[in-house]
Amino acid sequence: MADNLQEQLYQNIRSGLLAGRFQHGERLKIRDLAAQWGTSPMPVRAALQRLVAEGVLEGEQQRSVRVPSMTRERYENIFQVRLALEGLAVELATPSLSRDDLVLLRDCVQRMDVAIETRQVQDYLNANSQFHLHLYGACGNPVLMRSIESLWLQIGPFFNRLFTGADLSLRLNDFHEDAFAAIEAGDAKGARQAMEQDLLYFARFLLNLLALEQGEV
Amino acid sequence: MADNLQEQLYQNIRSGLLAGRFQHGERLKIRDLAAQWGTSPMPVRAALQRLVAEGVLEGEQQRSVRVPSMTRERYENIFQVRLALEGLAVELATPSLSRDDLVLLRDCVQRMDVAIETRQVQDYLNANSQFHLHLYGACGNPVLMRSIESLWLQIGPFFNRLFTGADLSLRLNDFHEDAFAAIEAGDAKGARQAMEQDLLYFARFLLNLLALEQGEV
DNA sequence: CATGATATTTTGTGATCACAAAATAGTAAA
DNA sequence: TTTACTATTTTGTGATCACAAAATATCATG
Repeated sequence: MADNLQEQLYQNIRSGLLAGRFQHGERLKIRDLAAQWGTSPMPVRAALQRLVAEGVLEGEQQRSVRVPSMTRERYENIFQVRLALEGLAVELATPSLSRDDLVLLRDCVQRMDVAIETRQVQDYLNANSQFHLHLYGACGNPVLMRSIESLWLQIGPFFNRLFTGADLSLRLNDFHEDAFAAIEAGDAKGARQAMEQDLLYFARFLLNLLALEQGEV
Repeated sequence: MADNLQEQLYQNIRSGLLAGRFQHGERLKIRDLAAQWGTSPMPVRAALQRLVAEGVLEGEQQRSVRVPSMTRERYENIFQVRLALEGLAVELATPSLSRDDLVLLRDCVQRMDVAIETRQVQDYLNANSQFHLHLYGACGNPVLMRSIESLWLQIGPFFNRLFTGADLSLRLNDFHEDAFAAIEAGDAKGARQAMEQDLLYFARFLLNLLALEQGEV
């Protein structure tokens, strides 16, 4: 962690969002957060503005800052872009994966299997994000990687909250296994297709959870 | 323009970058800009931090802010992502273009023809960006649109500087005409292909200019 | 009791100041 | 003349304060 305050606060709020510790639609107030962390409003303001600029939070015109509320439409918009970018990343990454990368990816797949078996939702999510992000990270294109991370931050808050307490589908690891097989064989197009299937399946699973929640609430 | 200062400064610096008024690699100093605009350092700081967060400027670790220097590698990284996103945007936009949209796009193509004929580089660039961005804007996906604009901002500075004073290739409008024909016919895939060709041709043209400059300097 | 005007509080923005770290200039020794 | 150490200046960060606009509460009036 860096030595300046606003960077620390940024990381804190950011991880708080990814962990689902904020409600979507919730207002984040500068002085409240400042008091909570025992700092002046200044670095909090900077951290919030940064998150707004990155599209993670939304700023109501010149006014307060909110956690964006997730709608089906917004989710589908993000998903459309994810499919294009993450598909490209997989295709680029496949030929340049090292032996160590493959070991790590295989480990992630196994951990997801165990997590589904034992119904450890958080373990599954951790292994899943590590699998995806480590794979994409090998694409060798920092611009692409940055764009993907930005999208993950935008769905993260909503994502984690929905999953907490949900039942994991038994098929939530199938396409990872397909993708890994293709990657190991050096089949870039095949890996891309498998990962696209995974994203699609995952997205459908999440939309079901969303429908359930909205039906209940 | 909004009623708060940092928004105005943000827009000013941003348009300055797009117009190529800053050297790539140049350091932007808070107090200098503040003095230049007659404000306190505060809103300048916020505007710069926002541009860094958007990836338009780069912040050396906790230190000063620079206009990113453009390398061939960085250019190709950005181009790779542009191809994926702008291709997708064209495909999505084609079926939902109105009569008015088509009129505007045709006008842009004609203006580019005239600009190439009369060697008006700035006119060409204006019509070109309007053609692309208006077309993409019809894709109906704000997340996608935002990502594309972010990439344009990242190449913009470098872009405009290189073009200034360069000779326009006579073929710099060919693929726009192909794309327009496909769009008019409602052929989304065809429009996408034509626009991808355009991006490719344009990118090569720019890399030639870059090679020329680096050879001379 | 409902409704609209007014007063109070809350909240974001921008300025000024204090401080520490980095960059730069200046100086002395080899 | 070059190099290394020191002093000065520059620059970004964070705190406190002042202010205006928005949100909320209070109260009078129909």
